Amino acid sequence: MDQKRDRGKRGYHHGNLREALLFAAIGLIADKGLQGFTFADAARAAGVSPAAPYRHFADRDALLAEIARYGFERFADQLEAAWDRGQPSPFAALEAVGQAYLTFAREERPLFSAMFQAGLPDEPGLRASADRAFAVLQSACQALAETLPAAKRPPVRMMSYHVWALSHGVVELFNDPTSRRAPMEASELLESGILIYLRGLGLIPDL
Amino acid sequence: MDQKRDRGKRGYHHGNLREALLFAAIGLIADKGLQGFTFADAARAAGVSPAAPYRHFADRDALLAEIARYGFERFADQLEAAWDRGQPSPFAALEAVGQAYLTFAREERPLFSAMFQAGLPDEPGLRASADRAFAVLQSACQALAETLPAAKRPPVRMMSYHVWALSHGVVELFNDPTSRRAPMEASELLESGILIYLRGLGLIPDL
DNA sequence: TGTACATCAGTGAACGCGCGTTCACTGATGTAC
DNA sequence: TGTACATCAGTGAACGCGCGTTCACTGATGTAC
Repeated sequence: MDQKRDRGKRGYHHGNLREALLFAAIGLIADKGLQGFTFADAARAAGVSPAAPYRHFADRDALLAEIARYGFERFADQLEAAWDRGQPSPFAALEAVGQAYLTFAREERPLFSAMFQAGLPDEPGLRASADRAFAVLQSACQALAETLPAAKRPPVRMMSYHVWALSHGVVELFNDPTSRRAPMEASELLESGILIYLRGLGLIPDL
Repeated sequence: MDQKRDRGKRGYHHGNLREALLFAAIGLIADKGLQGFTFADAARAAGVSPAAPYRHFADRDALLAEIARYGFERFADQLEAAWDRGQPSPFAALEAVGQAYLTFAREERPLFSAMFQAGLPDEPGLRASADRAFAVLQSACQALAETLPAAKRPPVRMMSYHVWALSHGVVELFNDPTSRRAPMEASELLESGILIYLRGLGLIPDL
């Protein structure tokens, strides 16, 4: 709640305002949505004067970009953990990465929206973090593709984009917890979709 | 540009302000994005006083909802035209529907963002129009599924959601004309994705 | 065909509000000697 | 160990702006007779 008290208030100087603003803004996005928060709001929530944020961020967009960057880093971490270097099998690991995609979108909604819905400019730092997340997905596809003889392997890049797009589409259309239309669970939908897709590539393991 | 002049200005009374506001708002979204337009902006662009829109819409969200509804209707029309009742073949027709999805998102960006990115409440009128669009996709899947003997047919609803999610994901991630990452053409990516998916279902026609 | 009247769509001035941003400032911190 | 000073982070008051919304109004339209 009150970041000022939580994170080592040292009197006049906040001590850790940059981070406090980040978390305050994330909280505001969670409560009121991406559009429902302002630069002044963030200052208020962090318990500082409206001029204070300017010491750390040029403007609202710079703050949002930092949230997005942080989000992509966490996203990459979680996808990586799900992949677990292809354990117990490349197939199971890829399915786990897909599920981690959904889980992240659901549990880190403010980060996810800053990452994908904020329409931020394509700035290099942000891009690098996003690429790191994508690289995990690509590794997972690579490992699975390599279970086939080289001649039969699909192009890994294309395969990764397919899995990414399917996961992302499932998130955007069916992962809403307030569920406008939840005819099937999003996770089942993604799992079956990937399964069918992999069968189409001749990649289904013998279950 | 100046709706007032285009659409039968009749002097003091605008004559067609409701529609003029809609198109003015769509133009503003095209120029400045979903967030970059205000109720007052729309009035200004339609050439009327800031109080005039209140005769036709309760607030900005009501106007946006109307744009989204209109968008879903056009979307449904275009998907339907692409499907063309399954001509020349159920397979080709489904691929055409997928491409129409991309085309619509690209060419009617303001409508598409009002439809999917505005975060509008799930109001019945809007829902009905959205369902109409989805029904087209479902018909296309149905027709294709029926090329298989009944015992081998996949659940059509699930199949439709998969195709929808894949199409939507490709749009969100790769269809941006300003192309943050366009490693492959979005249309190729979607086409190949659907193809592989259908092969996974045993639905690939003998080409 | 003309007149009186009700209805309705749009006017324009006004308001309160909160935002983004600036500014000279002040209190705290760190460092040189 | 103590003092002087530079640096820096946050203050708080102020500003101009444009938004959403309201209000009494007025000009145009349609209809009854």
